[in-house]
Amino acid sequence: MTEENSSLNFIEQIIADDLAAGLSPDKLRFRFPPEPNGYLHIGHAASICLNFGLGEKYNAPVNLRFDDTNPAKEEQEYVDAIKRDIQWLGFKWAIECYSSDYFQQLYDWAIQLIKEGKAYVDGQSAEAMAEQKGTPSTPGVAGPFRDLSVEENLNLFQRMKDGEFEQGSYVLRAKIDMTSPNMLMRDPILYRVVKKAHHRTGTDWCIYPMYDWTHGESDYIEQISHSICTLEFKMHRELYDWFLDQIIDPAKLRPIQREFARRNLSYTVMSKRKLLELVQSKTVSGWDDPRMPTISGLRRRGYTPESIRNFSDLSGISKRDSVTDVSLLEYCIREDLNKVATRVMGVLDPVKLVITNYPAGKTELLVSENNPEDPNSGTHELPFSGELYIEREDFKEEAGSNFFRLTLGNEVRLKSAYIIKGESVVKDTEGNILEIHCTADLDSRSGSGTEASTRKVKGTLHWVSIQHAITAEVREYDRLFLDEAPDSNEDKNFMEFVNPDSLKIISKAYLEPFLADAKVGDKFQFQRLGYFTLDKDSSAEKLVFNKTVGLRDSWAKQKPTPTAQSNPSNSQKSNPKPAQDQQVRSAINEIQKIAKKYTNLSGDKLAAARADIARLAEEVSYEELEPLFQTAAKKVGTRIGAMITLGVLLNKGQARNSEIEAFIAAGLSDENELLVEEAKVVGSGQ
RNA sequence: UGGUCUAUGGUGUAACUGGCAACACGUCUGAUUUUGGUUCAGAAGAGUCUAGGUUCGAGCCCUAGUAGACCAACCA
Repeated sequence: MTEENSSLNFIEQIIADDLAAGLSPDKLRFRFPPEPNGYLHIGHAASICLNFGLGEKYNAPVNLRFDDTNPAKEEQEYVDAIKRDIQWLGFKWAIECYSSDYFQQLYDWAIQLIKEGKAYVDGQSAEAMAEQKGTPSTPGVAGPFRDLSVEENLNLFQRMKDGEFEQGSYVLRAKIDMTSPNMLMRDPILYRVVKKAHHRTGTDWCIYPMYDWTHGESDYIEQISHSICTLEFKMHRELYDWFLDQIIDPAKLRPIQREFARRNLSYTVMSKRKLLELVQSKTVSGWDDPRMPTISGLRRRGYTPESIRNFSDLSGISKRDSVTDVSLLEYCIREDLNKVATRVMGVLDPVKLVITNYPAGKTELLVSENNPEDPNSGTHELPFSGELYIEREDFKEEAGSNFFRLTLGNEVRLKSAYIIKGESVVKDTEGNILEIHCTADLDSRSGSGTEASTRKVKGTLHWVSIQHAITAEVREYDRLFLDEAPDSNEDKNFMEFVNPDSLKIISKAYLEPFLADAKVGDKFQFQRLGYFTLDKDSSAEKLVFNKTVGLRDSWAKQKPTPTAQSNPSNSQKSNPKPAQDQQVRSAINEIQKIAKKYTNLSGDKLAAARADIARLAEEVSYEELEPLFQTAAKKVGTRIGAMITLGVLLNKGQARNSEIEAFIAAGLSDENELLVEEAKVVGSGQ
């Protein structure tokens, strides 16, 4: 299926190594283990695509396991949402599992640990235990419960299970090492008392196993070969292995845990706790608010499963923390939607356009391509008349030659219709434009085959016929946060960076009537504007469209941004350094650039490069050159460039000084012949 | 102050047992275009955190630094 030639990520490398070391391919099994305490987000998508992708690649089963060991936080609603999201992404799990399925087995193993003297019940306060635990740099000490007898432990644990103790009063701990440099090994808790009904086991249990005690053992029960989690669990691996050691049957497969870096996205937050805070504070309308980085939010925004999977592929997997720029996500959705979205026209900020020479009252049906990228996509009808709306932004009474749109006296094409020419404007007393009057070249109708219909004009505008247009609400979204990494600021809460203008509602946009039949989730390209999808808030009386993402817009980059809002990516601190590439490159920089690859050249190219450097050197001052004398020894090319430049300067009368002599001397004794040669020339040439 | 991990263009990832640092996004040109979209052609941008060492040869191996992340929840 997947090509063998593409390079493996480090997880795949590990698997390949295990296979090479004798692991049977049919033992391969993976799992995706979410806690049902929130909605899945784009970061989870990385894990989902990794695990299920591995399943597809190796033809191995992938379990979906709900890690539901904390009834205080988990709910059925989240289980349902998670399943829906994974299915929507297009993945199929082998078995739907729950950690709670293993409560009895886990309990039995805990009893075994107690009997072996490897676990004990502790009745101290959380504070007392934390005290004894020490700190990362100071070892912990044993508490008074550590040496209870097996009988006493068995008795106390039974009473914990029977509900005799209050929440928070007793815990079961593993007896490992209170002085371990790994805090997790300092007698971690296995069980705590939680008197709350569980979404699946109800009130069967009042003691619940902790993550560490549960996870590895669950992997073992399910015979997961590779248990892949995020980097923050790296420290847990030692414990994971210790727990496995206690119960493992050597005849069975032993799971291994491996960790990869969490995926962060710029201008958003990605922890469930923070996303929950956004929901609960009503900053957003819910987990599926289109501004949320949740799978459900992205789906509602108009993202496709393909785009998200592709994003995960392109992002890659590694072990270092990183922040992927949203531009990659936007690229992925544009690329997908460009192929599949039906082209339509809609005007968001209308101004009236009257075609004075179009017969009054006449209407006609034009033909509009559904998607020029897909020859099989067909066409739809598009009503035209003498009174239209166009985008207010698409008209200026006068403009420079780089404005390709409608001005007085200039021609543009109305997409799929006629070429028109701006003639005059009607204004109100305050000077606001009420109507634009123009004339059409009635011979130029698109597709009519006339000579006029194939004329080239500089611009093409989208439009909508006033009498035929339908109206809709359109919601445009900007990034939710103004900071590139809102949750990584030392002393500021991420909520301080919430973008107050992340939602812009256009309550009355005018759309072509074809859109009246749109269904929730349908994807459209409003030509020249962007991609839009019909939102679930739509009703028979009122359509609501979400803007998924705008089209790439090289025009927007050229014009001075009227408000910082329209292009926040440049307004924030995103570029601490000035854009170095737009400055005029100085001669010395040019020399460095050429010299960098000098040693790779030969023959004519080498001679040409040397001539270029010598020519550029004419413009270099000694003050610019001197710092290059410090160039590291291994950057030979740069040193040669500096040597050639120095020769030119000396010929121009630059006086010799100790720095120069030292640089020449160093060049003479260098191993690189080219450098030695240049040094000789410079050293001898008076 | 302890332990663990990480460090490659603006961003994200490659570079097989050491052998001319590659790909994608982004940026910039030009061509095409009835979407300032798409497509096509091209360019700029990194000597791989620093300093040493091993080697004919180091992004990769070794040593010492530096920086960042993680670890002291009865969360996962």
